[in-house]
Amino acid sequence: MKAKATLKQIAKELNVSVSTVSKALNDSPEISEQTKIRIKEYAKLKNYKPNVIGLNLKNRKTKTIGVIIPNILNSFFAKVFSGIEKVADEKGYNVIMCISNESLEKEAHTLEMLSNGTIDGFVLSISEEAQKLHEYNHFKDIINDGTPIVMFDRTTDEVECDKVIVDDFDSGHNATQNLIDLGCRNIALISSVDNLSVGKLRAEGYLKALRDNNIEVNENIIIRTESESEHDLAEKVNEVYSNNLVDGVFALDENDSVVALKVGVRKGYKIPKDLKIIGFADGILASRRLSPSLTTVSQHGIEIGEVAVKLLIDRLESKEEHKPYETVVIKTKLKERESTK
Amino acid sequence: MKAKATLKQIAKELNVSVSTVSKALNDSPEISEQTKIRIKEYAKLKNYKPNVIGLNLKNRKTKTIGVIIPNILNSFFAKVFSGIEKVADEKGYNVIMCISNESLEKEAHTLEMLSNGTIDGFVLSISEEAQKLHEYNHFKDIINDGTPIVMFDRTTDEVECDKVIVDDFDSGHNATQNLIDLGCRNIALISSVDNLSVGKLRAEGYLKALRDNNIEVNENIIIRTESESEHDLAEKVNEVYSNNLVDGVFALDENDSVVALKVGVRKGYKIPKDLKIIGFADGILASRRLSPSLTTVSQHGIEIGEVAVKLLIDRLESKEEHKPYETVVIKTKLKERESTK
DNA sequence: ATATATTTAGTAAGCGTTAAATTATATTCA
DNA sequence: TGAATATAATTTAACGCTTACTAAATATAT
Repeated sequence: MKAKATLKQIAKELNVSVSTVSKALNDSPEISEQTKIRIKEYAKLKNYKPNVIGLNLKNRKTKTIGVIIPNILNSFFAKVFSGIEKVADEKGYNVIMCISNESLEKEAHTLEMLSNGTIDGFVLSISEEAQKLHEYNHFKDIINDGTPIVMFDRTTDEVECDKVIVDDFDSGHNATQNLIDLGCRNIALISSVDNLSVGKLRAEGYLKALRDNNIEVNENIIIRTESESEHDLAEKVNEVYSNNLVDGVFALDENDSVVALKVGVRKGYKIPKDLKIIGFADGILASRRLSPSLTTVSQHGIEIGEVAVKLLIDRLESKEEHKPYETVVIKTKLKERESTK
Repeated sequence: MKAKATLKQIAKELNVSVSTVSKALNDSPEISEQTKIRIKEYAKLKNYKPNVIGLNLKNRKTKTIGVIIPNILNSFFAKVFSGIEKVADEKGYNVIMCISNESLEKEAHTLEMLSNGTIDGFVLSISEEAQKLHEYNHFKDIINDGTPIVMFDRTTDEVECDKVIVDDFDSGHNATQNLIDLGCRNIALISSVDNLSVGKLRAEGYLKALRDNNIEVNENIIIRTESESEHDLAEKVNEVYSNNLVDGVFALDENDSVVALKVGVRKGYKIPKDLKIIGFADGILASRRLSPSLTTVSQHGIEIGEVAVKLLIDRLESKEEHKPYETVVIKTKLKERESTK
């Protein structure tokens, strides 16, 4: 564990000044070829690498991006992250990732912790708790302090910043319309994400599609709840199936989709003949593996991450003082699989 | 986008010296209560937060840990990461996460990039390419430079450092023994991870169990290959099933397990009656969702992450100059589900 | 030979912070 | 009163690096 080489050290050992070493290593024309070579060789020998912190302090930026994600075990967020990481890396940025665990307190704390020079900006998706409590001041404070934020997926109108969203309303509408086109008339809605902005939008899309087609909304086949155990949800779904003639299901997240499908299978429905299912889901593998495989609304998580971090880096590297904020919409895609055809 | 408050600024505005402000905010006894209060109030007003980079430079450490993971879309690694993040956060450390994407070059580059003051130490799992080429010098260099590394899951004897591993050999042995105890005599091995240290160990455990029970090794029902398309693997598995009287399968990773099961179902085997399957798998949800659900060797990813980062932080905060390296073994657990009972 | 330009290296300031050493002021006590 | 002590604040140096400015030496032009 030898001490790392510094400019100072090298300078002393070669009997030149620190600035000479610095300039030589940076190929400044102010230094003669001869000395440059001598210094460079010595630096190489000593395995010198410039200390980034010294540089950061000097440059007043870190080339590091903070990412706050509600839950990395959710494959959607894992995908978004992989998109973020890829582009950040290409552009020479590091990524600090923190997990809010859906907690407002942890989210706010992380924001505080990192916004003190550690990172140049944030890419994040709002925690469930913050959305539930409509508490967004921690974001506003950070932005006011001069640290830019890009929000993705779970966003809010209350904070002005760059955003990358999915066309949740349209996706909900399309998925439902698709079921209607396939002949469904009694389409159940299963949502355990009704506390999230995205969940509400998807549900509205569903309702709109029904209205557009003059199908009466049947509250008995609509489950709108907050995240709960798989078991409890399965109970509710079972009731809906048992007490109604459901011929289609629109499920608003991966878990909901799986429950819709499993309960359907368990009750002996022929899928897709008796019951057609479309669900939001991102674990492509998981959806394909189910039997029958699940028709999904696929969200292009990787692209969302890529676009979000690009927005951030553009802003960080822009000269404009008051660059207007952008909201980019990434369209979803319906991946048809066995549960609808 | 107002400039962030600094000690200097506050000092000037209050007509005191920078160090007075610093000491006041740090509650030094050298400063009178009165001035402390005055300065603290003003700092609060200005929303002063100490710049971490200045601190880092001063302290020559960053309280940041670099994590390098081969692939975040793999749920095992996602779990390990969530364990790392949790403990790091509790202990006041940040986590920079990078993805090697199984590439040696990216792995080496990341190591280089971050080991220059950005992070205090690494937690990582070796990329597939590095393991294949037996190229571990980049790790040695970093460690020699004074930056500690903790390896988990995919490790190597060639690098001396702290390690957290799974008892892959024993797990393979146990799983196979379990199948034997259930009456299986023709147990296929399906491995598409034979290029990884962990894959080899699991396979050895399998072979040992056969030998222990005087079951002849049948090369015709052993597939040991490197990662390939799901489709190609399914072909091979199909052949094995078709040409042999296989009554048990031990699959060495999540994908292999799913293929083993799907092909079995497709061929009309009654599972577990005709064919029993045990597989390594970490997406608990995914395994439960399969039908029949899959008996798995579960690896406690979160615990692995927790232990690994604890080892690292212990080393970072230890006074000992030459703390001996540790290797912690985390035992796996057999989760019995429908595919074996 | 002198003035001027060019080349090469060094000095010093600054990024934001802490802390040891120092100075200035007030208080205590013989 | 004067010295010793306690208190409160400032000065200075340091962390590792870059860079504007300065200085010296050498080369070129007049």
